[in-house]
Amino acid sequence: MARQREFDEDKVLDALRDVFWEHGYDGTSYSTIMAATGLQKGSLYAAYGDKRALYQKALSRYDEKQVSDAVHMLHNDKLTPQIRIEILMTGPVDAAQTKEGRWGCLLCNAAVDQAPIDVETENSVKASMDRLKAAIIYVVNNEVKADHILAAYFGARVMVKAGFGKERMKNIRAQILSMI
Amino acid sequence: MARQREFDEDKVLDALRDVFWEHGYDGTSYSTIMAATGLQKGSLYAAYGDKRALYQKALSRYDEKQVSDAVHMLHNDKLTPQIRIEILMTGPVDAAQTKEGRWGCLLCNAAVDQAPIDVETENSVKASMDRLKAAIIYVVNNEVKADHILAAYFGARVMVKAGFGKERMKNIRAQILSMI
DNA sequence: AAATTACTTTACCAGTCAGTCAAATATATC
DNA sequence: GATATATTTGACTGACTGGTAAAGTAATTT
Repeated sequence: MARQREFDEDKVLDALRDVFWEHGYDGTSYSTIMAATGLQKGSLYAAYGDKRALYQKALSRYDEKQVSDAVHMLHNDKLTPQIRIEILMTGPVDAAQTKEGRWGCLLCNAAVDQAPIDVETENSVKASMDRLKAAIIYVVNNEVKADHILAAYFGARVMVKAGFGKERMKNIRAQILSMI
Repeated sequence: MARQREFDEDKVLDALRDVFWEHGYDGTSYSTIMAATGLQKGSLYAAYGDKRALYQKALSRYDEKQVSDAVHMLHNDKLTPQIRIEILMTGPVDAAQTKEGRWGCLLCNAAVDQAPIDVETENSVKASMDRLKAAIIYVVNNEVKADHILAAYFGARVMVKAGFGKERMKNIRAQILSMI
């Protein structure tokens, strides 16, 4: 062992996730990444690799935090199935009212802008989406319904990015709830 | 009048739409655009303006063709409401089986990658999405349901981009049809 | 045919991109 | 304190970015 790292790994990973979440892969340059993480290019390369690798780290971080949070909530048997799906679908409603909500869902963003041209991204995104799906199946006990809820959820996230307001998201939530 | 244009305006607009549809705004460079349209940079600037303007032309073209086609189909009273929604939701099913299907829906793509940072894109996307919504309301006669169908449709398109296959899209379609 | 007009081509610009590398710095061990 | 090891820094590279503008070309008008 010699000189030790000066940066906080957790904060750097959060910053990486946030910056790709907000700006997408192509929209994020090294100058943006350096500003967000506080690290210089060389340090980023030494610690994690090239830009693709940084993006993968961001996707992993999102899976470990955001996706896991949702999965845990869906497994909370103290809540009724109705309530759990309501909480899930309230995500887009709340997102329509905040600046960060406009970032959308990193899974959707990655699916749209990188999955078709990068197999690793495709695999990461599909794996996270399937974790969500499995958790929804745990709640509604029906695979067809689960795929459908997932689609409505992602669609809502896209519509928030498009700029639609919370009333529209409430409509989507209401219809989903009337169905389970 | 003097020298006349050598290129076919319709073909150029189709090429513009396709190239932004497939690669997104950031993923499309002038070299790509030049190859796709067969025009040189100077001609593109003279005819349409800067890259943002080209993107707007692509969005307009998509609205005039793809969105209009869907709207007309939804207004076809010779078909039952069920059948019309089925045709709409079969779009993603078919898309999951072709290379171009992986391009997704240009409205979703634009919503995700440009709407949050470009007001003109936001306005175009919202307008097209609302045209679709109005047509769906015409079919199902219910605004809440229309928002929900729209969301499921966009979500399905995103899931196709993520790489999921037609069976998953059939699930989404089935659930929507069981609901109207 | 000459002059005018508009479109097309191409060389060019400054800025930014992702990525590299050697020098500088700081810690741990001997 | 000296040496070895690891991290950090920032200048640098070559390729590519969007955008411009002058030169070249073709068609219409007079």
